[in-house]
Amino acid sequence: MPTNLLSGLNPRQREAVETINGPVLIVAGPGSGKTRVITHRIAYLVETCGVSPYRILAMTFTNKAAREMKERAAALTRTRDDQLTISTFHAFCATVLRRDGERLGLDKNFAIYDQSDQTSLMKRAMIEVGLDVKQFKPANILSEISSAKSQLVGVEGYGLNKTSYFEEIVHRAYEKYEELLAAASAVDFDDLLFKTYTLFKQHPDVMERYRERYVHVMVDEFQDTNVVQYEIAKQLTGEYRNLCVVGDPDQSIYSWRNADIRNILSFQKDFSDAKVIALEQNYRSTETILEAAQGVIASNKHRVEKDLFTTNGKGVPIVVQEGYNEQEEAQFVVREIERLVRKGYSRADIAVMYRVNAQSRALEEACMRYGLPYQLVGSTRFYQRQEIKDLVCYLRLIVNHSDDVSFGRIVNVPTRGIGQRTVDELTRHARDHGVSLFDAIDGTAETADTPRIPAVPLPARSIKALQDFKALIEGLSEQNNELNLVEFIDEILKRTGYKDYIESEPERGEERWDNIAEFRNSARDYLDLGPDDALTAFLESVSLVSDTDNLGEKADAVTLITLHQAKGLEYPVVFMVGMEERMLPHSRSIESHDPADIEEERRLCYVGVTRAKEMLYLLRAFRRGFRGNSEPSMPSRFLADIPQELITKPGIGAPAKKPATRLNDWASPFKQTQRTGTLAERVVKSADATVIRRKRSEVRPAAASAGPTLKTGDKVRHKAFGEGMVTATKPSSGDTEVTVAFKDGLGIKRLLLSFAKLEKVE
DNA sequence: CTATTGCCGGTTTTT
DNA sequence: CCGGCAATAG
Repeated sequence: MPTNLLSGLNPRQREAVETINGPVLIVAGPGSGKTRVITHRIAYLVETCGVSPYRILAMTFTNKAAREMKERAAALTRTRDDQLTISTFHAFCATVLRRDGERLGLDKNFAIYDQSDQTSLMKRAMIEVGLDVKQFKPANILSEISSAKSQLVGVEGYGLNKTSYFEEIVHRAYEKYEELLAAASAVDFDDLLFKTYTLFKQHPDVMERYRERYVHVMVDEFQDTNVVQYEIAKQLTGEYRNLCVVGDPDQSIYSWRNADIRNILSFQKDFSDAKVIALEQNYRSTETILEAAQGVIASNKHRVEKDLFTTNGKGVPIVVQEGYNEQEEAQFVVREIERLVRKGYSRADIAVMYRVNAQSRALEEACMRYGLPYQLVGSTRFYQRQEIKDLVCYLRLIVNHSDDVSFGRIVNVPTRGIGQRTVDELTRHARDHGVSLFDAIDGTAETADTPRIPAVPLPARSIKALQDFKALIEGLSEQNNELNLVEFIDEILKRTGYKDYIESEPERGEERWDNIAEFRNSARDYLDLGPDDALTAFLESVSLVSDTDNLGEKADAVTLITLHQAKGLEYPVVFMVGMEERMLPHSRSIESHDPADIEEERRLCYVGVTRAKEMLYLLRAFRRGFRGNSEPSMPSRFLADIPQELITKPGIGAPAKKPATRLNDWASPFKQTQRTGTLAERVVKSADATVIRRKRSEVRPAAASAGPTLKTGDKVRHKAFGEGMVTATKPSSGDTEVTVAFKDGLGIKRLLLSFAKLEKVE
């Protein structure tokens, strides 16, 4: 409750919470309690200053961050969390556009196109303006357009400033792309922002409404905002000038997604009276880890110096280990994890991070081999899965018949005799008559507002197939009002034949059906709303939700995750693999010869290092496999920036040649990792997770009982068995169980420390 | 129209 | 080496 809102905060944090009037820039180092500050600031505004929660707006980048912030802020106040507006930029803008987008001529039921939708549309745009899809990759053109939109450059503006042939090409594609988007009543992600900006700019009365409502505006992860986002924040801030931005320039790793660190400079220029508050006390990591992180980041030229400190104590040294190749690297990681788990760590405490998704492969293989349960984060995103995407497209087309991209995707899924030829002809016909694909199908013509058009010049059987499809979608549209969302999804699955289509699939049918079941299940959250609203809200959440948002924290499994995705997370134990030149920093950023690119790689490394709370392992392979062949690699330059005294000598844990820790080979009681078809995605079924997480403080330090203090790697002598090496220690009911690999083929014995009289050998 | 083979291309991806 | 998609055969 509201008491003591300031009591648990350090002086800087307190200042950040109490400074509620005027512009504020909070530079928040990693683990400095940033979320705590924001949530307390919100609570302070509500409880102490009497600001209505209705007047507070906080913008984040991920839904997960928004959700957490909302929950925590609401918990600190008497506020119901739905009174606060805490949302992602994109979700907020989508809401604005649903409500007021009509002023820009935007249909209420506009679809939101993701990357793959955009690519389909761009291909079509390029074909229509006669551009060779081979010569200019749609993805490149799209990224150029995205960059333009992110910097408030619309088609017209882009057309005025062309200075190269490529820009000329892009401009042509851009124009057609915009035209097709409008025709489909669709917007892309960048449009959500750009159109909101434009709406506010062109319709000050609309902007004024939002301005009046939101007296206090906060922006999280400010270092990752792009220009439009910053501009929108400013638009909303208005006269009150109560804009509080929080970020860490050293953690800016999304410049390639048009994030613009210059926003921080702009902020200081635009609000020269801004109060700047630095949060430098780190509550997350050991001193060792924090120093290593500072060592890494210090070499960046362009940065705001921070003096991070912690009172967490030195902790254990950082382990730097080299494997011969990525298999050995992965093997080391997995064995070391097993050792840590035996010492009392929970698998959920451990994450393995890498630069590129391809690196997860060797790790997954090692995990499977050793029976180590793992959770791979987002290599194939849930909503990108074919079956989910198909279903979403059905829903989108039902809501918005103009949505040509959705139409194109599902018109023949399951196959209903509408092939490429037919679709091409229909497309041409639609374009010639200026209507959507859906409306170009002549026939039932229920669409009052579109003039009847001549029949598509196609064989009767093709026309019949198209008309049947159209009737199917129209029939479903009518049923939307009669059924609740879940029933409606079932109806779609049934009537479109999608259910049978999936079930008849021999290989992945079952898994795909499970995905659909999960999707259907998530629709249950929207049952309270009326059919129309439910569907719109559901589709919106589907478009704007990412995988990491639902990252399971409960699973008793090790997390495999990219460095980018790891931002904002923390783990007691972190392994960073691939600490090599050309991996981190990535070859692309080396070859670009742009120092800024290397600086971003360095920040990425810094992000990885600062995820670790207690232990950090940095791994590299001497040779790394690359597209079939393996090449020698050099240690990452970032390794050299970590002070030597923070690093242990290599060789900790189980040396690769020793068979002692092979106990679990193929024989794990956990059957939790399962291979699921060709997609590189494993699902952790954690139902049988029997390992109860113990309070770590009770367990560690591990060797606490009678007898000598032993740790892995120690040599010992036993009266009967002779000499051997400790491969594992594990606390067991007031004693310590030591696993020792004895020499001379005597094998591996597990001994209780208090019983077996083991002598430590130097 | 659908199924199969061959070829190109392969960082990161908060929304 | 592996996956996605485009040309080509069935």
